[in-house]
Amino acid sequence: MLPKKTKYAIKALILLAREYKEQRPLKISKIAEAERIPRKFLEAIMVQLRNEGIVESKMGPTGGYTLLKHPEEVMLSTIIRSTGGPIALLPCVSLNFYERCDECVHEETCGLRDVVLEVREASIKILSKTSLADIIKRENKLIKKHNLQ
Amino acid sequence: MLPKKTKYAIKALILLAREYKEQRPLKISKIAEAERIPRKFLEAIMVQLRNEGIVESKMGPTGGYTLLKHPEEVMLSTIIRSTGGPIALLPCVSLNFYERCDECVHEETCGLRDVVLEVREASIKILSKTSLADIIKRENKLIKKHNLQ
DNA sequence: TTTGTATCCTACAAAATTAGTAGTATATTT
DNA sequence: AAATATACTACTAATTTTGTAGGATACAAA
Repeated sequence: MLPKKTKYAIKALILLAREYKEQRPLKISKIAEAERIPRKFLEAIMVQLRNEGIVESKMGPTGGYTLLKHPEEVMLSTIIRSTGGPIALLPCVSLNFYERCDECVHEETCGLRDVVLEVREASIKILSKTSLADIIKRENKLIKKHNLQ
Repeated sequence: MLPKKTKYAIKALILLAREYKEQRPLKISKIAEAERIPRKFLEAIMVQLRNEGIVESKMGPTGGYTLLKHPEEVMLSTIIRSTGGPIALLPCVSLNFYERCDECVHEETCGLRDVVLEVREASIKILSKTSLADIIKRENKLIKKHNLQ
């Protein structure tokens, strides 16, 4: 499962992506309120996203956060990794949180690892082709569909 | 990520599956030793697997655990669920650990949920078609491949 | 140049989850 | 009856997650 931290990060970035055309910084307090994220927690998350080069920050009044890249270029897989969310089901197939199974004698011949590797591949395939822009598109589509019924 | 509990369960069941033709109960101590799983911890896991109807236990000397179904019928997805391992990336798309996002206003129109739903589908597709027998087959194949090089 | 506002940074703390242990009861075979 | 294996109950320890508190720093506007 993804930690809340990762979910919050994605939610916040979706909001920034919606504001992207304006290119006006969004304040943490605004984001926290809109997405119902604990303010202080979001603060820490945003700093992390800045360190990862995903957003830009500006201090002082008129300050806040802006998306650094175009929403079509910010992939879900990138956000998940940047906030420490693991994608793989086991550490032995994780690219970013790799850890050898201490009980496995031969990692290369582990059948479970082989399957879990396949699952990771399938997941990453989806997550690395889905951008913030895609999520917004999906959202608009779902809203339309939902209103029709 | 899957908890160790789930990984240990799968490892233990693979061993039982390898022994399936014999239909002779395997003792916890043997399994724990072979797979390097803490003995007492494995004990608790095996009881859970028995309650879930995956294995059968027999007490006393000559006792131990036996697989209840044919290895081809025991699917990875079943083991994962039986031991409490979540497959989904978020609780709001989990079948067995469902939990509403408290910050989402409309679950049905959440774009992130929509993507994560797709990832879950892809993962389950693989995990629910892979049996213990399949894992053993993969293992044999990997060993052959590994020895040739 | 002061004041207000926003992010930045360090250091915690509470809560939840995971991983594992201890000890005893119960069943079964020899 | 003795030996051996699982079953059950009740903890404990460690780790991770999810936050919070409080002051430092940057910056714009009056």
